[in-house]
Amino acid sequence: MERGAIPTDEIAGAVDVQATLESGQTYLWWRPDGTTYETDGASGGRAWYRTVVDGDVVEVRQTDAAVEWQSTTDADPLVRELLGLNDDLHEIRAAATDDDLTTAAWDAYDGLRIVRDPFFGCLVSFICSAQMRVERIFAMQESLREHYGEPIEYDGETVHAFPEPEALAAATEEDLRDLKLGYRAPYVQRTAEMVATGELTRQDVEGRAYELARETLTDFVGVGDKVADCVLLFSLGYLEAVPLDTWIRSAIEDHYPDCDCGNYADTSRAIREQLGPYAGYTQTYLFHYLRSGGDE
DNA sequence: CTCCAGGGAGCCT
DNA sequence: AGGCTCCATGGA
Repeated sequence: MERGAIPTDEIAGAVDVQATLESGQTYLWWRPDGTTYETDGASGGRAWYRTVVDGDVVEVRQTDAAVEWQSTTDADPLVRELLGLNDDLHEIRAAATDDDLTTAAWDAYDGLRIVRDPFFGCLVSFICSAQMRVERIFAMQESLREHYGEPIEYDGETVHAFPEPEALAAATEEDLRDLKLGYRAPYVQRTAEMVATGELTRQDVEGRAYELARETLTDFVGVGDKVADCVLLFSLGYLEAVPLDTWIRSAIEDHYPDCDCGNYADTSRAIREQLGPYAGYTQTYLFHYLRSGGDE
């Protein structure tokens, strides 16, 4: 076990680990103490969070002056990458719109950062997110890990990684329906198969211009424009991507009505122009703020 | 009981 | 391209 701490004064802007990992942008981290996000209890935002990346267990928690980590490897650069600690939040916020709603959302969760989830886990978890509540999306990923993820011995317990593409490709639709994935079961199986066989992979997406990258991602089964935007934003670092979900569509209707152009592509362009070059950052603040009841 | 949740596929025009 | 309809599951 290796440990370390990333001092907050090395990071450009504020850091809020809890807001980052509990805002519904990633479903690949969980609390090893078993407490759920809704029944926060005594953690006070200082709970440990755990994930597995490339076979290494990584845990983080926030303290007064640092982001602490412990891991099976030297995870310092990895933690900075996964939690978006390399993003200059001063610059990003300065580039955002400053209307009342956006300002309120940024003030409420200053320090929330865009994560960089591993590609396959991000892809699968957002395929699962279709017409599903945030709490249940977490439960579905946990179930996938427990049934199809590689076990890793860590600190006297067995931790399961997110399943490899090959493992989910080898599952049947019926197997995945048994895990309560519902109609998403064949989508997950087929997309896993596409990644496992090399029919379509992240290499076909990253590096491409934003709109072409989004279009390419929709070739995966169960991936439309919205899920594609989630993968671009929460895994591949396209900070301009704005997933047009029910919450942001409602915000557009109420606060940016001129941006509603009917179809996805045109509305996307309009809201990206409205929210600025890091539109995805502001989108994620708005999503978390609105979903937490901040606009009431 | 009905309604809805970080939508997408298939089919129709 | 745009507009249906159906799709599983579980909590309110």
